[in-house]
Order: sequence, then structure tokens, then C-alpha cells
Amino acid sequence: MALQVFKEMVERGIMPTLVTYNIILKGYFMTRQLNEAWEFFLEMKRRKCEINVVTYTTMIYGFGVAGEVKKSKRIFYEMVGEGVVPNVATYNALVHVLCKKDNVENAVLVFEEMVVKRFVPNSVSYNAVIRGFCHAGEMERALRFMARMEKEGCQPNVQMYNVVIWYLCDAGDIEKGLELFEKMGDGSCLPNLDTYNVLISAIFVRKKYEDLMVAGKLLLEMINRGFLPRKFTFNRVLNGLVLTGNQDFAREILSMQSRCGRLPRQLKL
DNA sequence: ATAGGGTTAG
Repeated sequence: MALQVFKEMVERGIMPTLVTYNIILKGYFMTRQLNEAWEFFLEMKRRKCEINVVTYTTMIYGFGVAGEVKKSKRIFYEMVGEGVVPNVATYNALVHVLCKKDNVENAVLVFEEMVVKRFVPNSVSYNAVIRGFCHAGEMERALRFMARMEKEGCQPNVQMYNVVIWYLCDAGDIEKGLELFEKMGDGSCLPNLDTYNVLISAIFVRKKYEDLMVAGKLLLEMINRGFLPRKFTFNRVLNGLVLTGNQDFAREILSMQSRCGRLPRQLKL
């Protein structure tokens, strides 16, 4: 369809620019037509297009996410050889690809190479590596990178916090998850509904009686901050409190219902 | 102008 329009453009004498070509190239990757993408790239070269950093970044990312890491790397080096200078987006694409389809160690090498070459990593760069560490179960290094990110003036966003908190809890370390959660409170990044759901759910995965008061505290806090818990979450925490002998706390949370318009229907105490 | 991130919970 896009190609149809492209043809029409040419027929009507509108000359496609490099931007046109780059968009079409990305289209091939989005429809997983790798061979067509490669052929189109060669055609661009044949037509003496001034292939730029966007073209190469599209190629590196496109082949990489499709699992063709070697090709991705080869294109990166070819680009440098052709005198096209990579930028932060190019490095980010490669780092992302290595995290997802290769391994974190190689991704970190590229990340550090980027820093050595005086490129300033941005939140996208940190996001990729931190997720890579989480996925590899390297939570200590994920946390260290998060600290480094902040030190460099990149404030992690809620989604970033949620991911790391989730992986910490998933590794059974709810304490570390809560620690990170507390850090959000005094920063410029406030927890959202997902943050609370992730933490409360983790408490029910671990099933420790002592944790239930924490779950209750979180539920109360989220309601106070205007986040509406799902019926499932609400009932489950209240049930848990009752079963662990914390009726008073359960009642206190229930009394919130009068103040908040439409809390989920409560259970009978 | 076009490229790089993101879903984690019953």
C-alpha cells in the first residue's frame, strides 16, 4: 500500500527524498520483510542515496530485533567505515539489540564504548541496560546503574522503577523492592497504580504473615493518593488482614470507603 | 520531516 503511494509519487514527478526512503525501509522491518529491507537498502546505495545515520540506525535495529545480531553488528561497523558517524540513537539501538538477543555483557561493552567516545547516554540508553541486567537476574548491577543514571542527571521514570521493583520482588527480595519504592517518595518520581499492584501482589506470592500489615499500609496509602485498587486487590488484602488477626486495621481501611466515592464492595467482617 | 524504550500482577 505504501509502495503504491510511493510509485504514484514517482509517476507524478515528485522526487522521493532520503526521508521517504528511510520511512519505507522501516516499513519493511515493521512487516518483518527482512530480505526486502536488505534489497531496498542495496537499491538505495545503487541510486547513490546519501545514506545517513537514520538509515543505518533503522537497519541496525531492524535486523537486531529480528534476531540477526551479527548482521546488526556488521552494519554498525560498515557505517563507521563509510564515514557515517553514529549518534546516541544508533548506540541505543545496538545496546537494545544486544540485551534482547545476545547478552548483557556485550551490551555493557557497547554502552561503555559510547561513553568513552564522548556520547552522553540518555534515559533510553540506561533503560535498555537496566532492563538487560534485570532480565539476567543481575539485580545488584541493575541498581548500581540506576544510581549512576541519577548521578548523571537522568531521572528514572515510574515505568523504570516499576520494572526494577518487579524483578526485585520476583527474586524474592520484597525488602529491596520496598526500599526502592521508598526512594520514589522523596524524589520527583511518584509511584503509580502499577507500582502498588506489583508490590501488593508480591506480598501474596511470598505468603508471609508479617507482610500483611505492609500490604494493608500500601493499600491505605494508594487509596489516600487517589489510586483506586481493583476489587480483587482490595478484598484480598482485607481478607488477609482478617485472617492474620488484624481486624482493627481491616476496619480502618474499610472506613475509607465512606470518604472515597466508589471503592470496591467490601467483604463482611 | 525519517531512527533508539516500555506490559511488570490474580
